Amino acid sequence: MQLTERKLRILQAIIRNYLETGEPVGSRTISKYTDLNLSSATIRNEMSDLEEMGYILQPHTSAGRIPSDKGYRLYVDTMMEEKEKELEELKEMMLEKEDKMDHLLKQVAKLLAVNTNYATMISAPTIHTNKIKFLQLSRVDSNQLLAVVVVEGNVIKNNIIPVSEEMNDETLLKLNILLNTHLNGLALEEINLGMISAMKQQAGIHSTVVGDVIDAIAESIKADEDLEIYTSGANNIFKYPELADQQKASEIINTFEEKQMLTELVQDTLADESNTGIQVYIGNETPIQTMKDCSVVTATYELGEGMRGTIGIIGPKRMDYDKVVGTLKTITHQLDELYKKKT
Amino acid sequence: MQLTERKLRILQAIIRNYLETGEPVGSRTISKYTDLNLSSATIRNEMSDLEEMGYILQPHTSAGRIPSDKGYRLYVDTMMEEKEKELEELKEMMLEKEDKMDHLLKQVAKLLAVNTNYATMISAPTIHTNKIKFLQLSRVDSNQLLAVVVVEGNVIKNNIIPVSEEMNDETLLKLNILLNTHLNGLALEEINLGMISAMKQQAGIHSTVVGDVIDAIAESIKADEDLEIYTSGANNIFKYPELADQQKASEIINTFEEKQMLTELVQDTLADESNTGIQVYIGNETPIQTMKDCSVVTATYELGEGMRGTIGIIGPKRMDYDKVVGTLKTITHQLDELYKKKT
DNA sequence: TGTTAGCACTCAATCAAATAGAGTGCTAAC
DNA sequence: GTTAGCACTCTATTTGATTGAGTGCTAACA
Repeated sequence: MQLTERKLRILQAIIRNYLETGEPVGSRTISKYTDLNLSSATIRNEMSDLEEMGYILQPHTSAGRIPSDKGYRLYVDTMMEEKEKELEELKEMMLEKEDKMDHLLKQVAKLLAVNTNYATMISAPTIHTNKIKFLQLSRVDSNQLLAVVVVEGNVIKNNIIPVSEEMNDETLLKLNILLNTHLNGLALEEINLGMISAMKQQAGIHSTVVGDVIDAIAESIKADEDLEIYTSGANNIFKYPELADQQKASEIINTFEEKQMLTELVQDTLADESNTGIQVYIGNETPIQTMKDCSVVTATYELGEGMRGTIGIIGPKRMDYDKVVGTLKTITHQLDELYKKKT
Repeated sequence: MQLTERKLRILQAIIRNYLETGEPVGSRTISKYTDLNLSSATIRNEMSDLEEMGYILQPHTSAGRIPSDKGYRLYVDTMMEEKEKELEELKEMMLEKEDKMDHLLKQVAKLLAVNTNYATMISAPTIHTNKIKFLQLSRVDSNQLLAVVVVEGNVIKNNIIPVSEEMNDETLLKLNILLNTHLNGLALEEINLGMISAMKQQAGIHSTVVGDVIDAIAESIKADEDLEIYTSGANNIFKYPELADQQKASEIINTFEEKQMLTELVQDTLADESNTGIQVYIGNETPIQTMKDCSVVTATYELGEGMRGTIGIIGPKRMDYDKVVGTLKTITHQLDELYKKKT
């Protein structure tokens, strides 16, 4: 069957209306609300076609129609006009730059949640090029060393290493020089066993310490490979009756709290290198099972030097896609600006 | 009116039963379930008295009775026998010691949540004696210094300081010695203006840097004075119908997510220096408004060197107080052990 | 004087039937 | 191709009746 211009407009009208009300929408409503000037009967015929084609469906006989996942998909792909929404407030807040990354991310999540009335999440950027920029051992007390590693992007890791042997200032200095000359500018993957044994040899009697230190460094760089995720506005789901029943709400809230499951979403988004920046998962398209009654919109942001993270907005299927996409674009853009300003 | 032994036993029976079922309990039930051998009529008389005295109340005429806040309070204060609950699993899990504090705390929160079926929270220990143990400046690149501060309890803070002037290795070394000799062993409050100006004078042309560095140190120590709170099991509230209606659930979930409000609870608990370790807030006794339909049990844990934090369990008023208190005691004890083992 | 049996009464919860209303599909007319 | 009209379907809402748990009170009992 042909998807005529008129059918498209009717479908559009149905979706728009359903987004607003959350109620199944009937032929009469469409006939009155649109400027198509068609009677409800005609609309009914068209709707019947649209249903046959799979774009809309009836929750039960003698109810109005609601968009199917396929319908939403069409809407998102073809009909969406990006709203020029006023996000000034948002920009301003972001510009009073918090220099602590996690604070910033928390704020972004919250801002988005308040602004959109959906639940939101944001993953901390994963550092792909984990290049060591600076490295230092210091003695905290007689049996503890402190290893500080700065990797590209000025991310600082530290680790306390227990040592058994006494070390004087001179040896420490030598060790520092040794480590820095060998490891500076390298990523974790580039440090191989050959280098390690070479360093151990040069360290002489302190080779055990070198081994411990390298282990500690490896551990501290790796440590938060399990990426941090910040969420906000989980309780927004209560605003949408179709998600707010106990069973579903409990599951969704749990997913948000556990965060673990959200990583799938992050992975999925980041994996798609080719993406234009914004991805929309409708209903069952989402990689997270518990969110099959939701829609999820994700965006990738980049902070230069290969640091990429994900922002996600989770809401009902009847999500205001226009607004969400617009907001996400603004946010990712802002993050970009912020990074530029900082460097 | 006298609160006779018999009345007490009836009250106890009512509360016990209500804790189990969550339903208002009637005279007949009490008459059958207890070994008091009293008819329902007698029980009714006694219940009538108990109601007059404020220990129980009726949701509506011709419903059974439920405990009032005052009733719960009496129960908690006098009648509770601590259950020797098997917490072996819990002990074991805690003993595979995560050495990262935040991971540990997250785990404890989760463990508690799963174990008790209530919502839980735990605040990171606040460091009261913020004594500087070790301090070091290093040059990351030509216009950035890295300041690392280790305070007592091996808590490490770092901060990147932009500097305008070129500094060679020697100056840096001098500065490090200067700072360490002056500031070592001091708490933030003990650093006064006199010392700062003395240091600046000794630093000569680098006095600006000293100023910047001290500011950075002050900032990094203070930074997370706004204490970190980890929560878990918020969705457990759905298990208790009396909390699970949309309005309440939404509020509670929000409180958990915002965390900000939970600090009140933490403050309140920590403030009471004299407390025996465990505090029970029933209904309106809680400092958090949104939790007025809940009960909150908090415990203070100590990690030596003046580091104290709070653990809280939030559930319905008909909480299994015995179990919760028992569990909390075990946990705080375990944390104590953990600390000892670590040092 | 304390305890109990019995009865009238109250009230929430449950169920079934009636009703309203939104919406569809079909047919015949335009 | 479009529309008006009507019969039909199904859900949601309302209403009224019923049930049952529970109370309070009174009179009888030990």
